[in-house]
Amino acid sequence: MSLAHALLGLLADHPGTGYELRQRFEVSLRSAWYASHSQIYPELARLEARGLVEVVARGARGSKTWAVTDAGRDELRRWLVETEPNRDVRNEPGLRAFLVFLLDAADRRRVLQAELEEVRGRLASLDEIAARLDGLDRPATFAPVVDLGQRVDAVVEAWLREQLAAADEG
Amino acid sequence: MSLAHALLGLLADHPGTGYELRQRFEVSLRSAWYASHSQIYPELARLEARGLVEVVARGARGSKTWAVTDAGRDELRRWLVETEPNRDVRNEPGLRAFLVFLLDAADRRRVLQAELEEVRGRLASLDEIAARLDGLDRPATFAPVVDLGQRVDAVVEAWLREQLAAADEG
DNA sequence: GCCATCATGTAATTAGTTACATGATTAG
DNA sequence: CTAATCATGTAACTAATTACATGATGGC
Repeated sequence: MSLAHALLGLLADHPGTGYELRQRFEVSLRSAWYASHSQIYPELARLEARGLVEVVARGARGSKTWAVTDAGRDELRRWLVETEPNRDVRNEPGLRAFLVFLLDAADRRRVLQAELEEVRGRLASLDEIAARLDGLDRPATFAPVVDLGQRVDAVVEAWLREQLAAADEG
Repeated sequence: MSLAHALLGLLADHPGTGYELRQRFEVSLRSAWYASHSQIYPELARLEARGLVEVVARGARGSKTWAVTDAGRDELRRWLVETEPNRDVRNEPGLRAFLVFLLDAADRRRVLQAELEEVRGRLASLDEIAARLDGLDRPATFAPVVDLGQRVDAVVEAWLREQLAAADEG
């Protein structure tokens, strides 16, 4: 179960509330993992019971700021270095990339075009993020992964353009 | 739930048994979706109840060959053309790509090196698959997706080499 | 005062994993 | 004859989604 380690990693980068962690899943970690608040809150409680995270501050509205403990850092390191990654893939856009070739040319064009727009939008926001990170004094921890995202999406964009061209003439 | 549509798509390409579908999840569809037999058999039964697939042959060892019905083809098309892809991502190697930057240089090198070997192995088998598809008379339905996989993995391989070099000097 | 956002939780359901269970066929 | 592979299922458990539920704070 990787949610636990995603949370440990986010908190190892810097402490935060459950609410704020959910936002980080939506922005920085978006391309790798996602979790909703109804999964995050119970998981933080379980991690606390295992001594891997702790509440370091309580603020307004009953908010709790969580931080990773030394045991949590150990567990994160152990997981990254000593365990085999689970490579089972479940990626709906990827599945659709396969299945789109079962459609006739007109339908295929529609689906590919929509996907092209999606990827271009994502590239635009990755460019923004990269520019923002470039402006910082210290390099951000996750900056190289933004770079990887840009390169992968550039490849996907080119592929979509080619498949669209093929659907247009074919 | 995309498992249903993955099965409809595989059967739309050509009919097969549950056992054989599981193998297709492991080879052709590997980079996009995975499902175990304990998920496939009940799902085929549910799809049959909905009239989207049917048994077209019974063979040795109680095997059933399934095929997609017209209603199943309609449902597959409807899903591909008319529904928004679910873009929630849960990708453990992707998550690890983020978290690896929280490790010290020595640990990071270890993890990146292991990943580099993994990607190179995958690239080698994609090359084999591409060569095999090239030898066929008719182009295979899913050939363009193999091409996409090769391009994406090439980008990932280059990125891993760069991050390894950075960890070596840093 | 009111609306957006912050902030946290639980319950019911569905999806997916791991373990249990069985047996037929075929190649060597 | 025997081991590998083909072939199908169910049960118990864990993970994830969707829906329900509540309330505080801060800016305007």
